[in-house]
Amino acid sequence: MGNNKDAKRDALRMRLIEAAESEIAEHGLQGLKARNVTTKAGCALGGLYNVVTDLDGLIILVNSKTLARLGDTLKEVVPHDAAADQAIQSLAQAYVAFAMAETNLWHAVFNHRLPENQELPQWHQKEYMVLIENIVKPLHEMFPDLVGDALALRAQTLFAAVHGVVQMSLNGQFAGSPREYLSQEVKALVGALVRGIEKGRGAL
Amino acid sequence: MGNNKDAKRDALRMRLIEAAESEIAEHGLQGLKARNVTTKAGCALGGLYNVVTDLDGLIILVNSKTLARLGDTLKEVVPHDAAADQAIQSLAQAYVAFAMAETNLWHAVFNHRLPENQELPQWHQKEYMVLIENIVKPLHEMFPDLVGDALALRAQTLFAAVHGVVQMSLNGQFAGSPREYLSQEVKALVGALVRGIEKGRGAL
DNA sequence: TGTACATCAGTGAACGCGCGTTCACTGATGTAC
DNA sequence: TGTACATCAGTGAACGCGCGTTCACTGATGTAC
Repeated sequence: MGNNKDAKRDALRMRLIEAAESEIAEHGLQGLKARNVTTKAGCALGGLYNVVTDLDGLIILVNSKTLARLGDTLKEVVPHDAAADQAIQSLAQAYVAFAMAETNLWHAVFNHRLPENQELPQWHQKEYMVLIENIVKPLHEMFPDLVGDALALRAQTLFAAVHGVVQMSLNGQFAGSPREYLSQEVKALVGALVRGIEKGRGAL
Repeated sequence: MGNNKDAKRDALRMRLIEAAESEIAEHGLQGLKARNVTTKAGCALGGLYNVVTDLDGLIILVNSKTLARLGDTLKEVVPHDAAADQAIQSLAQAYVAFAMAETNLWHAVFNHRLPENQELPQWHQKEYMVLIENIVKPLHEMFPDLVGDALALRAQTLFAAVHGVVQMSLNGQFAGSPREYLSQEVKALVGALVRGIEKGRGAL
């Protein structure tokens, strides 16, 4: 029985996610309104709450999809036989490309905040690891002494540095490169970092 | 005549700025409410609008103060005879220290957004240059071929990288170092960068 | 196959709230004579 | 020094709006017999 109903439920949830995705892509996270998503998904305003806890819950589902896509992109981009420094450069450039192509969705991943004293669900927190995962191996190759938590931490830092440059630029802030230079600047940044890491083996 | 009145106006504006500053410092940018600031400053709700255009206008004044303080800090921190790489390290560490000590105010400087299609006033935009100014000279020393716009751009990128690491950490996000490690991570990052820049002279 | 009944997805008007901003009013401050 | 008048800072109740969320209702879908 209810199976048919469940299927409809799932179908509606899917449509809502897609609608939210396209609303965010077009108007940014702030531009996402319950009325617009539901209209776009073809259900009544209240329908949203039958299928998803919250508007926040819906955003989390969209961010989850975005992270998955980004994760796939990053996984594919580095050739199996790539040198470590090349791998890191490729990852950084792929990240830049993704952020530039999907600025609003990418932005939502980092700027969605739950109301005070609510936490992101565990399953979703874990999804953010795709940002780091692919860096760990090449970083370790370049820096064999670095292992375990320290390695993970350094990978985070490397990511955060690149992310910072991208964010400043795409926000169009003071201290942000004009978009046209972003890729080149990230390349220079990562290049210097990689050379510095090699030079500093064991030191640091 | 009105001189006396002007003085009172200025005094009130001052009290409002200070009240806003302390509200933001305590409750974050989102926690700043017109009613609370005015109460704290000892005037009526409407009084705010006699003295300042907007709540946004008030925030800009607070950010202006914060940037000035940060600018002073950065200017003082680097000894006149410091080597270029040491200068950059000092600047980065001072930035980390400032952001950690005044997280909410620092955060406001980067996360305040005006309503769609309004721009920050020119005089205030310029104030953001303190973030970059001090980096330019040592960076040029390390990298003499780099001049003019390209130099400024690279300085921005360097800043943005450090800023990214700090922001991730202080936001307490995935991919953010725990606060205790922030200083050390920035040091490692900048260290690698600086070595990489030296090694790469002329290349890049 | 048909009828009565139960369930529950789907609906959208109405609620509620937070909050920035306005505005008609008042009273203190200053000016004119 | 005193009186009448003008100005305008200061006030806070009320306005207005955006918007997420609820909830009483309905009608389609499925079950029982």
